[in-house]
Amino acid sequence: MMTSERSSKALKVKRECGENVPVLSDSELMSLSVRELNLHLRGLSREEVQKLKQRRRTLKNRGYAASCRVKRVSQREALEQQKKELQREVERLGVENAGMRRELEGLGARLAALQRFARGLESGGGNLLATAPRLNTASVITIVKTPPQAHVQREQGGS
Amino acid sequence: MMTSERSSKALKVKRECGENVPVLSDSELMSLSVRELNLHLRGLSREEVQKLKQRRRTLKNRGYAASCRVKRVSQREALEQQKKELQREVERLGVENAGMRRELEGLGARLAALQRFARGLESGGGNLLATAPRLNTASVITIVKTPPQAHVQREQGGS
DNA sequence: CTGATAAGTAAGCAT
DNA sequence: ATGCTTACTTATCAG
Repeated sequence: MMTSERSSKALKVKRECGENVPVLSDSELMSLSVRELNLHLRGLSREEVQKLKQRRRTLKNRGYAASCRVKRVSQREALEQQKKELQREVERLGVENAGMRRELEGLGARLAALQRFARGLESGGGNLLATAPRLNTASVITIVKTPPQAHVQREQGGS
Repeated sequence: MMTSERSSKALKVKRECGENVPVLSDSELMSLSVRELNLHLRGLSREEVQKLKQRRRTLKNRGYAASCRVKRVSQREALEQQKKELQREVERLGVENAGMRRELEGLGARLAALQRFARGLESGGGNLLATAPRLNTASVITIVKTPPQAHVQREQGGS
């Protein structure tokens, strides 16, 4: 609609002055520098110069508006991307966290058992060793010898 | 600028028909239902009816565009808010994680020491107890009795 | 028709 | 003058 309007006007301008160029009818008008533009402004009335400059401004504005919209969309997408990455990070940390919590519980239980054993050992006095039942000694050895529960898989995968 | 234009037109319409109402000059035009609008359309030329309806549509569109912009901003702010919350969550989990990692290292060291002790105990045979140096026994008791390292401060702040 | 949205236009701000 | 952003208008599209 506006395009056709502009085209007709371009034709009109063309007949007014017998120049070689099509009087910058199309939107290439917005891509020359001011100096280059002035070369095409020779022999035009004040009003028409103003009109041309205004059209140039309008064309440029059209481009600015478009970039603005593109930028807005890019920023929104970037935000969404960052959000997704953070969600993944939270998930990862949560899993790692749960694993370590489980490990801590396991180690805590083993240490508590040893603590119970040691308390018995301690209360028996210095030479309790002879009187301590052989069973307790065996059990603490069992607890202690339990492998360190596949000591985590974080960072480096040990041999 | 457009407001003044509309105002002048409203005056013109007013003089054309001697109705009681100010011919809906202002933007209250956009807030009546179609039925209510028709009551104000009595005795107007087809063209003026069309013009009024078009203005109504334009006014409504103005509102739609405004809501659209507001919505866009709200959504952007919501995204940013969610991002901030996720960042905080990541930070929190990271700290908790580091704490647990430290705890695990501490417990691991204590268990390793006990394991070393137990291995000596084991290699001595069944009645090693009499021959085991009193020093080892004391040291394992010390290790075992070390308090469980302020067993974390996560979730509930214990008394 | 109503509401929402993309694109274009103009005004305003900042450089 | 140039570029960006906002508000408004218009053209479309979906419901």
